[in-house]
Amino acid sequence: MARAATTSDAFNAVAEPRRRQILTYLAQRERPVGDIVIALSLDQPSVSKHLGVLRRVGLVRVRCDGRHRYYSTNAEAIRPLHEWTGTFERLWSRRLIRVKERAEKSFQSSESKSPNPIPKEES
Amino acid sequence: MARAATTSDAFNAVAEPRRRQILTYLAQRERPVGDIVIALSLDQPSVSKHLGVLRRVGLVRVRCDGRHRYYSTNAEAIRPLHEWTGTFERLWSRRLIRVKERAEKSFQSSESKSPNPIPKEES
DNA sequence: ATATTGCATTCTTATATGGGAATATGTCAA
DNA sequence: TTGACATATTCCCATATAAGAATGCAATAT
Repeated sequence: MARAATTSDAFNAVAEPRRRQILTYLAQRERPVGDIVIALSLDQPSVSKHLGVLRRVGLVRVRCDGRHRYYSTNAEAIRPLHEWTGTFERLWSRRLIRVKERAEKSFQSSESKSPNPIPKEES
Repeated sequence: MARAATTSDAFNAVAEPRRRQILTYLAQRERPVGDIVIALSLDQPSVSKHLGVLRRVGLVRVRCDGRHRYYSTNAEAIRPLHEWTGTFERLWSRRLIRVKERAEKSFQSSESKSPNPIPKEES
């Protein structure tokens, strides 16, 4: 099997730097494609294609008005990523605390040492 | 140009579902490769390759002991993703508030309407 | 010394890009 | 109608997988 499509989910769509820039830009307010082209110095077909990917995974919304198409970031779609990454938060925030803990205690709680099969998803 | 390498950064590395599962699994405690193979029902070469990607972008750490290699998640490397996604937090948390705001006020502040070039990075 | 165990690496292949160029589509203006 | 303007779509292509199979290799057990 090859790599999953960029349109398979938000994680894949957001892996592309340009698309992240676009999302950030469109977070301020909705913008027509032309503005993105100028603001990010990309050529129009590229922007349209990136927007296509973002749209398919629901990361952006479109509002048509005449020959203009106003895109805007749909933050809700980014939320799952924030939450998944957030599950590791305690690990990085505890780092400093651990140093202190080890200085005090020094016993090993022998938790389950078996490779207990993980649930279904990584969430 | 083709798609960026999965090893180019944490965003790309994490785009693969299996790698996310591995990170979640290794967040509990360090584990030898064999445990991951069993826990996630993947074949060993696959796991090794995924670990290779995760290692290159610093998402996991390795500790060698005899013929075993204990891998563990390095949460610090996930932090940037959490922070980037976090920049959109106000957008999704304000949704409910906006409904209320609109009900009260109903004026349009005409902010900058030009495609002001974006800084350098999307962070 | 040899077999076994625990992992990593190599090879192959079907598949999906992302950028550039060219073109198609749709809307508004004269 | 004709033309300009805003976007989308299609082609081509160099590149990078991810999974499966086979193999390499170091450490340990016998």
